[in-house]
Amino acid sequence: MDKNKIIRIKDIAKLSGVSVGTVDRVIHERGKVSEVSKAKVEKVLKEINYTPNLLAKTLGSNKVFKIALLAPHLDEDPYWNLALSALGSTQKEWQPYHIEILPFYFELHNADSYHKESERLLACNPDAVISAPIYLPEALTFSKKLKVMNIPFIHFNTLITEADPLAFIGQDLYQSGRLAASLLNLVCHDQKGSLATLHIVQSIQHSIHFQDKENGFNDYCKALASPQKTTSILINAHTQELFEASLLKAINEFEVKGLFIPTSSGAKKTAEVLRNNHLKDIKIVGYDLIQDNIDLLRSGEIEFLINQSPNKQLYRGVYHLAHHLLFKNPPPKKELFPLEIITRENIDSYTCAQILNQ
Amino acid sequence: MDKNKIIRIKDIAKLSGVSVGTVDRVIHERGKVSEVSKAKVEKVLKEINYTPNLLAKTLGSNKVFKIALLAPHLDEDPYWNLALSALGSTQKEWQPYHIEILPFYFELHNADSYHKESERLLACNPDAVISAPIYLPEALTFSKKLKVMNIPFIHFNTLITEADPLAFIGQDLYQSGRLAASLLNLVCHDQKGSLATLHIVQSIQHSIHFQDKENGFNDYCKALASPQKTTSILINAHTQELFEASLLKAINEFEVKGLFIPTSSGAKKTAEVLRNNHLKDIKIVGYDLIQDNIDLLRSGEIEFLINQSPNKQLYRGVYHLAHHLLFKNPPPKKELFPLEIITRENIDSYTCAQILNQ
DNA sequence: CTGAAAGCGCTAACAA
DNA sequence: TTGTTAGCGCTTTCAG
Repeated sequence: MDKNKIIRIKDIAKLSGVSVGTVDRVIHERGKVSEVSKAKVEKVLKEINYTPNLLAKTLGSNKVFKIALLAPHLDEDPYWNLALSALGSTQKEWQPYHIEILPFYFELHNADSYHKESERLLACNPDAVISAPIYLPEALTFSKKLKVMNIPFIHFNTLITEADPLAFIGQDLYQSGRLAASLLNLVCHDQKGSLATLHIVQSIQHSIHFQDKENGFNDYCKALASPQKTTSILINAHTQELFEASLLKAINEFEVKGLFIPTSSGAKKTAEVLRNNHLKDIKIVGYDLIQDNIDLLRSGEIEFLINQSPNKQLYRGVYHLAHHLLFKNPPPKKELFPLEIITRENIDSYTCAQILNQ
Repeated sequence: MDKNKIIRIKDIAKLSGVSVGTVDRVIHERGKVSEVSKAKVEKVLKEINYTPNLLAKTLGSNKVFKIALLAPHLDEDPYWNLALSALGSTQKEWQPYHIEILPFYFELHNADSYHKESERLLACNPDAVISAPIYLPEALTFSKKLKVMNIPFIHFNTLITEADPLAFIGQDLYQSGRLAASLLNLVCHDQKGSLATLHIVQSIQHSIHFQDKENGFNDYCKALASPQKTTSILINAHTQELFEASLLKAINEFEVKGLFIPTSSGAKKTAEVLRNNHLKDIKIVGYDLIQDNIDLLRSGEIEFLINQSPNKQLYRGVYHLAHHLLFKNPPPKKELFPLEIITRENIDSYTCAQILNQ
């Protein structure tokens, strides 16, 4: 009657007339077991419903799993600073489960540094890896090595399908661009003029990333009942003065009424130019809840932000790897985050939630 | 040098010159300990950074924690259906940590049933409770009982400050109303007419809930540079015909150009009326990702939805209770969820994420 | 009030 | 090839 009782390895051993050691060997296919004992154990296993106790398992095998993280150094860029802001609490959260997170930081604009850190990472022979594969060829080599070494890895932020990670965590960038377009059209409704995607060139590696967004943006505008003209502004300037001059020129040339800025850090520079030139009718849609952007949203200089939650991406990646290591739970191949729309009226609800949800 | 070593109770015992039993007593304040031993242990604890091993803890105390859930029956209402959709995976997630979630369902429109289920719940003497306190007096009585029995409880969805739960999980409804107003103003920009809050009376219990939203809505409109006229429509009709008649009358009377519908299920009925009467210039902002609303958003009959993520609310509530039981980690007194804006262009990213994030 | 010791269910090393 | 046993870190008796 009392079938609710939890079945232990010991029970299986008794039922099949062998020792716990043998049962363990059969279940985990380790060591040598005679055909006959194996059959006995498997017969019992088939009849009952055995679920191993994971607490006992990780406690017993006194093993600490190492998850290595490869990401840009947080001092260089507010976006990556935000992304890694959750690292401390994530480490703390998993520590009780014998899971360690070891960060390796590379220089954001230095593919060589990426490669070097990935080598250092491998040297600590981790049980799993989570990385932001922002350098395509280097990331591919790295992925191949991980495959060979049979180390599971998850990518976040940047999608590289060829690398075939255990999972990808990020957003649908094309759709993100469409969303931006819809928002910009909403606030620039009946004025005439064009909507521009503004690329501020810092380094090349991001190009694909941003191209997807721009495609979505343009496609949306093109498909409107009354199509909205779009344009693309590319500025490669090293000083704010040069930037300002180039931007103003483009704005005049294309009669820009709204700007789509696909980088998180571009909005500030842009807003400054608009402010200095009293162009407050030009609307901005930007990305991410970095402090500068939050301030600009509050002051009304940015209309909308789209939140990529890079911190949550990391958090979820670790979550999936941890479950993979502890429970052998395979994560979904792709986890696409919601495209969060941030305005003056809901920004507070996001900044406060960010603290609370770790 | 090797200070990375994990500190065990045994180590603390050795350092403070007492036994593990005594250390355990001090840490958990159980049993009797002399002042002097207590001081010794506490001194050591202050110096080192002890984090108990959760695995060993739950394995050692062969205890299963019971978290009881009190919520409306899911068959009656799509909102509550959504709220409880994450229950299964949440149960599975916590099972390995010896935490059981026992649901108790009451009838949504029956305060008496709420009371009865709360009694049944207490009879199973749970270690913690999470509930949606939608009946004010009954919830207060229930809360008092829990306090007396020293059972920690968390409220979600509905805020009752007087009940003083361990935590409240939900949204800032006033701000939510403001957000709705800002969105509705965005899409109804220069047309003239009024913006109306539509209350479809089903039962009384929700009134406060919705009043907060309406206040936020009205305050926002009033404070605009060019104030927007608002009005409040209250309909108590039992058939769709009666509802249609009342709604049309109100729309004409107040020259309504936009409708704010604070209930999740009201949008469908309303959209139907607008569709039948070719009033497609009247915009709707509604609540929650229930299927009807998703369809209406996609078809363009709803402009925006605000997502309350009732399923995540439940998930987080369980998370906090579990951590409270396992680690004695006190949750934040209030966890206010982000006010998520849903449009045609980001709805897919939400519906797919919902599955993946449990 | 305190310490010693026997578990919790599993792993892994060691004999046999 | 097998069975036995000593841990993993914590809880919970049970003597003293």
